[in-house]
Amino acid sequence: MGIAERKEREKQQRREEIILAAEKVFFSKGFHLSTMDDIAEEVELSKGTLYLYFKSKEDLHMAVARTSIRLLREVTLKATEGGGTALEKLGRMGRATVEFSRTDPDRMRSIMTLEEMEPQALSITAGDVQDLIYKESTVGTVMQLVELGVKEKLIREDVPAYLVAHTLWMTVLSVVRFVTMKPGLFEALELSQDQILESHFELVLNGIKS
Amino acid sequence: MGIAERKEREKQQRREEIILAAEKVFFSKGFHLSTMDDIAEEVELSKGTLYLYFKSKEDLHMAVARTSIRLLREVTLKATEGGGTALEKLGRMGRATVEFSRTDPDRMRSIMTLEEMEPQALSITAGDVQDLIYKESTVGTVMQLVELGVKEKLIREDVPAYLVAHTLWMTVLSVVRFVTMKPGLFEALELSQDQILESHFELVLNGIKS
DNA sequence: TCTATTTTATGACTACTAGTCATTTTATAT
DNA sequence: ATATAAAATGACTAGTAGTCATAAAATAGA
Repeated sequence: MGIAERKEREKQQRREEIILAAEKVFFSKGFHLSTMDDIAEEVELSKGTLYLYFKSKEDLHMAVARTSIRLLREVTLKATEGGGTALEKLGRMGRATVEFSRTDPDRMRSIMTLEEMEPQALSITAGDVQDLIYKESTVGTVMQLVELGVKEKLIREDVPAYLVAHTLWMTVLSVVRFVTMKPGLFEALELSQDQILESHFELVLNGIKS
Repeated sequence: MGIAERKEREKQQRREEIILAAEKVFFSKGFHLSTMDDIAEEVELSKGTLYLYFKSKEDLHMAVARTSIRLLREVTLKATEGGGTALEKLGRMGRATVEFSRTDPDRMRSIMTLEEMEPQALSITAGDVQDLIYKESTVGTVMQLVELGVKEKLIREDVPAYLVAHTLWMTVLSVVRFVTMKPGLFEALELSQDQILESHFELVLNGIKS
């Protein structure tokens, strides 16, 4: 009835409020330096209340990161719209990922922080992982584009498409992770992030060409 | 004089004892689940003593990981000995890295854990980073092999060798990191680690071919 | 409107652990 | 044997995730 529905709506709204507050705190201080007290203060609730809605600090961060993953998926899907070969679309997806990181580094950092977390700290099932990777992430789209590229005779077919797709996804994710999480490394080694990214795309796309 | 030298030797020996004990604990429980009390118990010293030799838990782990990096460097350098083109040697380096991870996953995990650590938790300078990457790691060797490959006309020269080398290093490191740190991901996605690794090497080496 | 029950929220408390430091023990110098 | 320096100790502090007994607010029913 109406009251139960309203209460459920309010519960979801409260949950969203907590996620938004957490996002603010995590984005400004990073996951490790943020405390549940910080977040409680930001959302103006007691710390105990956070644990009514989330299992743990990691669980709350994961909710924040999933929002980020959804947004990243949106911009990379949008980048594949319009004309061009599968290879070109894959290139555009990669660059859209980089641009996403450049324009919203804190958001990308939240995705990478989730990526770095130990699975047992997250207490998620194999099914959860599959959903996250195949439905919320961009692997599925990469897979489709690789299959299309094989059909277009532009992408090599001697390596199974699903292996190519996963390898692509892992390497792009990783170089973006270096750029996002280790700017100091680039400074220390006197490397240009842009050049490394371009070099990476060039070599990886060249590597899958037929 | 003799006494001062003996005391210095004993100090270094004590330091090595602590590192070995830490290695045992970190390898069996992982960095995050290990406590300084665990390590103190293993080495049969008081916790306060650990802080006479190391700045922090992360500092101690770094000492453990540096030993691992040195061993990895040794086996990958050995893999480049003997005949073959620069490309073949690069391939052998990559496979030696994978084999190292397979035969001593805890050791590789210690390297990857260091890699994932936030630089400010480690309080190391840019010079330290340069030393670690260029003198203790394998980037230097990769750089030389890429330059040799360009001379052999087997590796493309339109992308500067140092960018190729760093890109190679980052991508190999990253796929090995997935394999080392996220076995659950492979299970969840029903992927073969070996196939992903072979696919990765195939595509990346193909990508740098002239 | 009042009372009982359910739901939501609270914040003091517990448990844990990195790191510290006043004190003790051991080694060295005189 | 005594004074001093070096090495070691482990109780303690500080911080924080997570808990839970209790309170407050909302709802149901008479």
